[in-house]
Amino acid sequence: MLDLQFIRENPDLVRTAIKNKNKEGIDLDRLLQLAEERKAAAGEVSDINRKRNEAQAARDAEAGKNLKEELRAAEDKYQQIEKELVSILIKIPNIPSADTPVGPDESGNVVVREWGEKPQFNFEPKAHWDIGRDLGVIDSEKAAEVSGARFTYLKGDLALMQFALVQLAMSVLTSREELAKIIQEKGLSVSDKPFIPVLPPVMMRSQVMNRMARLDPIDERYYYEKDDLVFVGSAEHTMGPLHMDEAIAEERLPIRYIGYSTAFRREAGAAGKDTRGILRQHQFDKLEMESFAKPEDGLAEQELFVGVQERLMQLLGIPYQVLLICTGDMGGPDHRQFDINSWMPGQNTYRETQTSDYMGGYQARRLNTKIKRQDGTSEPVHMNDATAYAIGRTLIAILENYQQADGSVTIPEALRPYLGGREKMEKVII
RNA sequence: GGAGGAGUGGCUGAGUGGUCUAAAGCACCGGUCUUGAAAACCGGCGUGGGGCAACCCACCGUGAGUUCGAAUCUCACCUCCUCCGCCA
Repeated sequence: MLDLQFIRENPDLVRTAIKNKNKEGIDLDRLLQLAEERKAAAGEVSDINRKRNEAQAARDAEAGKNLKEELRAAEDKYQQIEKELVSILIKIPNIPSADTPVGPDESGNVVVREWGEKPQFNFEPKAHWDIGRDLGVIDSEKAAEVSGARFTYLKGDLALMQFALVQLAMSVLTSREELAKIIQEKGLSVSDKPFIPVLPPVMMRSQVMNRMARLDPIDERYYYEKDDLVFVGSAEHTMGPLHMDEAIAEERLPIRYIGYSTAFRREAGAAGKDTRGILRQHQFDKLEMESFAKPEDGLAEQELFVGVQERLMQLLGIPYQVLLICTGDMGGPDHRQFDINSWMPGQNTYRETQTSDYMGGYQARRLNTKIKRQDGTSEPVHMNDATAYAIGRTLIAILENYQQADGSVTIPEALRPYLGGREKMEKVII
């Protein structure tokens, strides 16, 4: 949610953001009108309350009764205005950053960096679903019988590799030295404060998900109505509210978390898309970074996040591109968004493996997470979230980039210590 | 799942229908005193909305209700604690 005062002072900026983010249909003029009406209605309520307090002090029962009716009517009117106002306000997207390219859809995204050499094969590289089936490490058929489409059993070394990725990522993110190296390479001036590892809940109240601006579209969420609980689509959803209704002292920032959790997505709008393999699953595991920073540090904090993402892919030797996402393709709550697309030779294309969202104060405003400044003032904290490893997609990149002519897969060096020092994945024999 | 208890400012905690405009203490900030600090004393010290301002309004877990009047009474919900049951 944007600050209403900001919207009133910068209607043109907001109008442009709505247009460039393809969110037409939001009635900004109505919102501005409602803001005025709400102010008037609030004044009315406050006026009646004052008279009512006077009547009570005088023990004037008659006047009190009348004022009670008046108050009820005035409050109803206020509530009605408030309800409509909020319904429009929460639809208004965040303002894109100055360096965000304007574009209609993903065609407007800009490749800002590329890293790595695409592997050369003297054979036709296979897609991960074939490699995984042949090695016995991906079982989609039995999973389909047991759970349905978009579910998978991961077995053997692929299952072990998941834990290897978790450990590798944790070892980088919890190390002040590793972060300092990234900061230095990128020439950033941000804190080298390590990330705090978190295992968050995977179910949450729908109300809190709503405050994260992530409940809609509800069709994308698994929702357990009986208990009013939503299954998270990312650890971001439960880590973002870690400080809701708190005012964090300025000197404690930044606060950084690295969360590991399963993510659940209905993929409602993706029927028939990426149905083979494990790219688009109803359930997958993911390491997610989340941080709370001072507004003046927010953009640099995001650059650190992207730097961490790059380091994590470099450690695996996976070629990637860093994309700056354009207005038409970025998320509504984002101020700036980067994606990392990794090379997947089996599909002869780059696919999204990581994303980095800088929200500014957009989420924090509704979560009521504030900074308490040393001078006593307060303002919404600035929030960043970004993928560390989306495990499934990272496993795809490893399988496809490290495949060999004989059908085996080499284990990336950085992961070998976590897989018994082995150089090659073993075939699963049942 | 069952029974009982409790939610009040940053913290502790008083308040069971009307000067509550929420006591008191701690913490914090400013001042006096001091070479400096501590102690002592004096003053300040929540959030949001409106107003140029004096000031006004709202907020005692959340929401509804009773009453001229609710922190206080009623109902629902949420959270925490204790006990019982079940359980990795």
